[in-house]
Amino acid sequence: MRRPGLRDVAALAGVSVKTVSNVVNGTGRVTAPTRERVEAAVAALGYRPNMAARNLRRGRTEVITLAVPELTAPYFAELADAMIRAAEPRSLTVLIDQTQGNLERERLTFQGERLQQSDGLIFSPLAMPADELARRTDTVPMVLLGEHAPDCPHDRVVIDNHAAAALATEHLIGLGRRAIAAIGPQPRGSHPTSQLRLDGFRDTLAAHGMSADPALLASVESFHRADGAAAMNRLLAQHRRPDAVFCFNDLLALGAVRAAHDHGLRVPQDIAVIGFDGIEEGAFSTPTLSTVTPDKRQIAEAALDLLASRTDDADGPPRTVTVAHELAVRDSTGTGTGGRLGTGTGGRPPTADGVGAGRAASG
Amino acid sequence: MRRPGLRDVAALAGVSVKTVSNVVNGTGRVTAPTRERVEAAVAALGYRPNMAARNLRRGRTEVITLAVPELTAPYFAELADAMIRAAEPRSLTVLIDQTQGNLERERLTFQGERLQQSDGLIFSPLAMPADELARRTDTVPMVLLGEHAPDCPHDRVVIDNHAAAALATEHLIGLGRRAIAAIGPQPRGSHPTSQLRLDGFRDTLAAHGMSADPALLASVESFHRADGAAAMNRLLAQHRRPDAVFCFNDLLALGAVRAAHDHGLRVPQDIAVIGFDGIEEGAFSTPTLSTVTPDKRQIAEAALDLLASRTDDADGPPRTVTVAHELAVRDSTGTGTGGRLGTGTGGRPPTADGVGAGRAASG
DNA sequence: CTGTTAGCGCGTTCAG
DNA sequence: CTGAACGCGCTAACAG
Repeated sequence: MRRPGLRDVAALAGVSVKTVSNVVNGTGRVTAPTRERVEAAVAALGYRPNMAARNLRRGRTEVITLAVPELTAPYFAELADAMIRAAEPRSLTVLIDQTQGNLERERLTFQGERLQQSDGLIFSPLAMPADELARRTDTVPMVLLGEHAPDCPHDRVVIDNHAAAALATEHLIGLGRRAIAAIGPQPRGSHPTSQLRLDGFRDTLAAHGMSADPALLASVESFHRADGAAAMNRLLAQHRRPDAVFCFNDLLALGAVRAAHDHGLRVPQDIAVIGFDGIEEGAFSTPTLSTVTPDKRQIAEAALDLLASRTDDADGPPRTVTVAHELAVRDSTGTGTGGRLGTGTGGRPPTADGVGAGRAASG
Repeated sequence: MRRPGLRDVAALAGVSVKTVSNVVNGTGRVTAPTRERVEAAVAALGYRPNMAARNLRRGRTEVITLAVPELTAPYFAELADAMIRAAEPRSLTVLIDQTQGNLERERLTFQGERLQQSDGLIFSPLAMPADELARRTDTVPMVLLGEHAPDCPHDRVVIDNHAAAALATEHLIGLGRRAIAAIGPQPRGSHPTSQLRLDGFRDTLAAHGMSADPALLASVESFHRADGAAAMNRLLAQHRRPDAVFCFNDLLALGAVRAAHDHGLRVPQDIAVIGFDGIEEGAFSTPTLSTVTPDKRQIAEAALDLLASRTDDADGPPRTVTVAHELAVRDSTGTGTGGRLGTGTGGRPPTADGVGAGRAASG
């Protein structure tokens, strides 16, 4: 027999469909005895509302889409986690779309048919040029994550990347380092985010009377560990070796540390390394990784708030929310009291870190 | 004005709704000139099919749900990635549900209303007891990931955890280690997966005439880096210190390495560490992490195949697919030719690893 | 090859 | 407070 519908429940309970609907949705007023009869009928039949029908009728799905380049990058996994947690109290489901940083897939995400299944889009673009973003026609509300052409008429949530990069650079300078490299510029035109981090880096060096040595700018194709390792290898092959490196994300930094170790260098004594993103991995790596970390929870909250307000007021002016960031100083830029690993003097005990709460097994 | 519908397109093109539907869905036969007129009208109006209506009518959504404990655990992020990639050629969208390993959320996932929005469920349970799993009433097809009570009448895909744990243990024994610890048993009854790994560990020691020293079994509440670090700290506080550790997942292993370093121990010279899962992080950590790795892509393919066949034949007998695993020997159980990090002799260059392909920036 | 029509299951008007 | 009827937008019979 087919799945029971509202009418089946109504028949069994001896009431109208409207009443059943009222009970199920908590709408209208229903007397206690009636409610109980209906609830009994629902239980007896194992009735479950048909979401497709409900969505059609209501015109919304209570689902929002989060589109990110890839979940295997811990930053995005952590962001997705934050988004899901922030969405729960608003009774929203988050559908995660992985674009692979591929322009075609970004287009599909951004105005494809799939998007129709959700009430809003939170989009972290990678390949899509700003002008295409600006020309969007789709009516599903969208919030952009990260900066893209300032004239883009969309809501967005950003961090102050220039200031954050400056903070990291100041920190390295404060350590007394003078040959400071950067890993993260991109060969064929940087992503706007990278560009801001690069500008922050350069401006800070300049403010201290040091100009950025072009030989110490290592570009990367993408932002994975392997790119960071390759970039560090190139840096170390030169005659002027850096004594500190600012990496535009933590994955690059972790790869850079790996490469430094392979060259027999000690981090931070021989070379200090700082990353960006504040992924949990960096709190446990050897050495633990200094980083600039945006408040992911705040990003998630802000994005959902913007989406919600857009639902009410579809035509308000685009708004930009800037979220806080902070510097986490750990061993990879520590003061270097110990020459070898494992002295325990410089490292905070990981268990006291507050990270890693929750539970999970694998496989 | 409201969103255009099929009838608006039909009116503009001067044809019937059925013809428009045929053009949009590629069903039926339509003459070229008619098709062009319809396509022009679609473009002119910016028509997009309403998915809710389509889902209601078709009775399916082309969406499947993947429910995992948490995306911040790299194993699950990588699994989700594999699932999304495997789903694409089948034109399936993957909705990721994060249960947080929380029983209530697992129940919601597993028979909640949200599930109605998808055609199938791929479920990696953590908190849910086997008997509750067995009593499932919901009709949405489900595939289980990992082993749970062998009598559970559901399709599932597993790896041979006993054999995989044995492989890891053999490897440590082959290194000449004799005080071999395990991190991963759970205090209040192990998860079936952990239990199998523990059994594989014990049986292998026994096969070599070594019994598992209870003092060398370190239990954990969950499977995060912090748990691994805490467990290692306990192990190292004892009078009989282990010279090797088998961790039930890579995150535990990474935490254990961190703690070993904090105690001034060298990995692998003083203590060898092997993990489980084959997450990419382990290919770049210091030292690089030996691990037993299931084939995640194969897991994803198998799960989707099972789901697809279940759609055709809803009442066939439950099937179990066992997926391959392999041992990746890296520096954390290396032969220990160099006493210090960074000799470069033992480590494969990360860039030659084949990991980390693809592209992504962050924040 | 194309047009007409009847629901998919639900939420919500309107009368009572 | 309840009951009957309508329609959300689309697809699939069934004509023509």
